[in-house]
Amino acid sequence: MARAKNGSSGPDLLRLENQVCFPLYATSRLVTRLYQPLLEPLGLTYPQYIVMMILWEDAPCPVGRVGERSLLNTNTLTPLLKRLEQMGFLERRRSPQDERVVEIHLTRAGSALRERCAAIPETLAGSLDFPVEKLLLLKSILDELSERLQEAARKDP
Amino acid sequence: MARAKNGSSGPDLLRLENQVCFPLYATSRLVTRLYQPLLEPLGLTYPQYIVMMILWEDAPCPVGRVGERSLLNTNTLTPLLKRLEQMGFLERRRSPQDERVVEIHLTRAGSALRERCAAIPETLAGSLDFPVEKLLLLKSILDELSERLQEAARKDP
DNA sequence: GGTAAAAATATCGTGTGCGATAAAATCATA
DNA sequence: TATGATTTTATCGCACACGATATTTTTACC
Repeated sequence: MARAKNGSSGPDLLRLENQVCFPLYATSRLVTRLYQPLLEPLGLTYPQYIVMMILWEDAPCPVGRVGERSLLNTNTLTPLLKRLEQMGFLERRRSPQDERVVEIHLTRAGSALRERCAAIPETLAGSLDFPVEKLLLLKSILDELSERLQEAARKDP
Repeated sequence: MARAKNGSSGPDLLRLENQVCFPLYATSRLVTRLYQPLLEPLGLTYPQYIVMMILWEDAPCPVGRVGERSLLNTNTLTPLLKRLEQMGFLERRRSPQDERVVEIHLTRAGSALRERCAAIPETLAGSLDFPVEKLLLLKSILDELSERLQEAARKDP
């Protein structure tokens, strides 16, 4: 076990190899890279793909709801949604009931894109070749941790 | 269990709740947000903090080595290192042996920053309030997955 | 020794991420 | 029914991320 340079006993928590957060950050980026060759032919980035998945479940729905589900703020989401609109996958329309909210509606092309993405999860899982039970365990821990982090964020600010 | 809209049996893998990659992506960003209030007083972003941790272990070392350890490409790393140089934490010097390589040297301020970061891991762990054994399990799965993803990336291109 | 390939950084363009702030519509309530 | 607070979205500025490409230096090898 690597020891501290800092005089205290115990492992040196500032070493990369003793951190949880770094592999989390690194793995997330590696996974995004893995998606890239599958999404690029469809003209999508990974965050755009996330948003489309939300819309396939929920559309039409307001921007705020997309933000809650994706955990993306409006300053990221608004330009991202405008790009998806430019590409013809969705339309942004002010709600007549409440002029503040912008409802996101899928176009025919946006709905149709779902079928073109249908094989992505299994293709990825196949090319990854990683035990499914470990992925499920990973997911369950991440879901808990994510929940805990969102609680913490709700309290703090 | 949520079923597919797409005609096939089994869970709908395009639903956010059935994905591993989304919680990975989301949790990574939530963690970065958690660091922000601790790093901002030091003038660091989270990726800069990662790079400083690498340098505290390895400096002086070439840019390429920082890239290998952080899994960041030069197009991200060069501007990031220039910012850290502007802040006075490091110096970028061409190696006399090989003029192609740029060696990163910590300044006194850069080394001293280590002490100002010493408490961050434990402060974070404290404010997170998440079982340590789950974090260790998470780390071990992420390390394996990360290794697997890097192998896949080495083969493919 | 000359030249093509390889290695190490840098640059460019596009698309996130996010803190801070602004703008517009709605709500609360005095 | 004003008017101040709240809600919802948009804008701005800066810092990543990364594919593609360029530049410089070294190496290979004929």
